[in-house]
Amino acid sequence: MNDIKVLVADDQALLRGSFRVLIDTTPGLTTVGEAADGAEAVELARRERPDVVLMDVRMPRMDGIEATRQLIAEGSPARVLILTMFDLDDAVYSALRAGASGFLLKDVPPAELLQAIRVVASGEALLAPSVTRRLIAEFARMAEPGQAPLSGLEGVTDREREVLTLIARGLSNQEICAHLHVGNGTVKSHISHLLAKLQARDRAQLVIAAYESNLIQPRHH
Amino acid sequence: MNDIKVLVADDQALLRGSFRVLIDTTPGLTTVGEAADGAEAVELARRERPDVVLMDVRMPRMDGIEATRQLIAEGSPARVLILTMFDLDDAVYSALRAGASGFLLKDVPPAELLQAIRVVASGEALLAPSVTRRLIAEFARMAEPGQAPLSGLEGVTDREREVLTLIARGLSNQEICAHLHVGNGTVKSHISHLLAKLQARDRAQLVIAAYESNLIQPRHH
DNA sequence: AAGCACCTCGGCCCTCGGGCTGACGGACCG
DNA sequence: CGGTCCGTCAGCCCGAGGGCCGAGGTGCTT
Repeated sequence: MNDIKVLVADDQALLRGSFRVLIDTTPGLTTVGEAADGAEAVELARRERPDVVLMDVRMPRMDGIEATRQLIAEGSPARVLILTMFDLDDAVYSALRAGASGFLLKDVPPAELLQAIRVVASGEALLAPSVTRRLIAEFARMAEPGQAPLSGLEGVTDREREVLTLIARGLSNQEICAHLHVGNGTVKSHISHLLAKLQARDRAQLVIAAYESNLIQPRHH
Repeated sequence: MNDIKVLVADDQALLRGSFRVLIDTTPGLTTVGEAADGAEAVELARRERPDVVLMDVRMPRMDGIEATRQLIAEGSPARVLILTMFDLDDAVYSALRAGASGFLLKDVPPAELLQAIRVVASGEALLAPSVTRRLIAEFARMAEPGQAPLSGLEGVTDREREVLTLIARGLSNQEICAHLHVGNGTVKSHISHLLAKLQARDRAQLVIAAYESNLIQPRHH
């Protein structure tokens, strides 16, 4: 097994140097370059093919978030581990959306940093505890609509809900008949009940109800 | 500073015992009880007011997720640290939505478990690296819709998109006429163009297209 | 036994929606 | 200047969709 190749991107030369020493004196890890800004980091990563990029957030010319976005977008196999002084909310979220594999504060003990490098190199991910807490909170907030599914679909029977799903997939009455192996009258009957129960006027409003009640969620292909 | 009070909930007595020994022999940590199932855990937590609950997922009578949900729902100050053999997706997501502060696999080294207890007791959060990775991926996926809006609506003109929005609100042709101060023929014309451009058969499928393209997003009232 | 809820189905009626065609004015562009 | 795109509109056609009514079968509860 080869050494894990690490690229250090930070605008402070002193900090880059200490990281480099720390990494190079550790068995199994090697630095393959230093970058003083985001643009340089992207460029170096293309050439050196590091396994892990230690990326500062605040850097001149191009910040670490944007550099991460570019690296991931161009399909680089490098894992990005973000290092920052402060764990500002938006930086965290942008970094993770940009494709970072980790997010640590710069006050981590050296041993933890080295361990973190190994973790992200292995394809897993890892966050500072305070960041984890906020991410979980955010996740729970975003996911909570999924918590109370089918709100407003109380009176609807199983069969009717089944029909509603098919309507919300865009099927015509005839197609629904075929799909459920029932007659035309049956489908119309179910739909009539749905219209009444959901206070809808036509199937278009039923589609809306299906999305708004979480019966269907957009897949955004 | 008092010891951190820990409650251990797991259906395996052997495992409970070893955790108890591990915790009680560690300065700063004390166990205040053991529960063999979720219901017992909730009950004990109410009485003993632990700082941290080590909670197994699979337990008889009531699983750890549901127990977590109940504890958090009733405003318990206890932090819940989920321990599991496998990191199944849905368990992870449900646990976090239920309010858990952490999620670790049972194969963690003892030292890490002890450290994790301290972390969650301090109000922060912490996840197993593989869990972190998936949570981040899920987070990025959920957040990206705001990233790429209106995909698939390329050929559609401004006016047509306006009509599409109204259709997706459930308006009839007549209502759209009134809303836009135009004639009936005009609306039908726009709709015909929309049907062709979006390869839809009827207004119901237009509603679907509106949701799937992010023109409309569910509000889940 | 009776009642209820649900799924099933048929028939009648009529409106709304959508297909098709064609037309006019304005804006923009070569 | 002519061409193209867009928004506006009209007329005709007809079929899917939906309202309304009734009815039989099943399974569960009272």
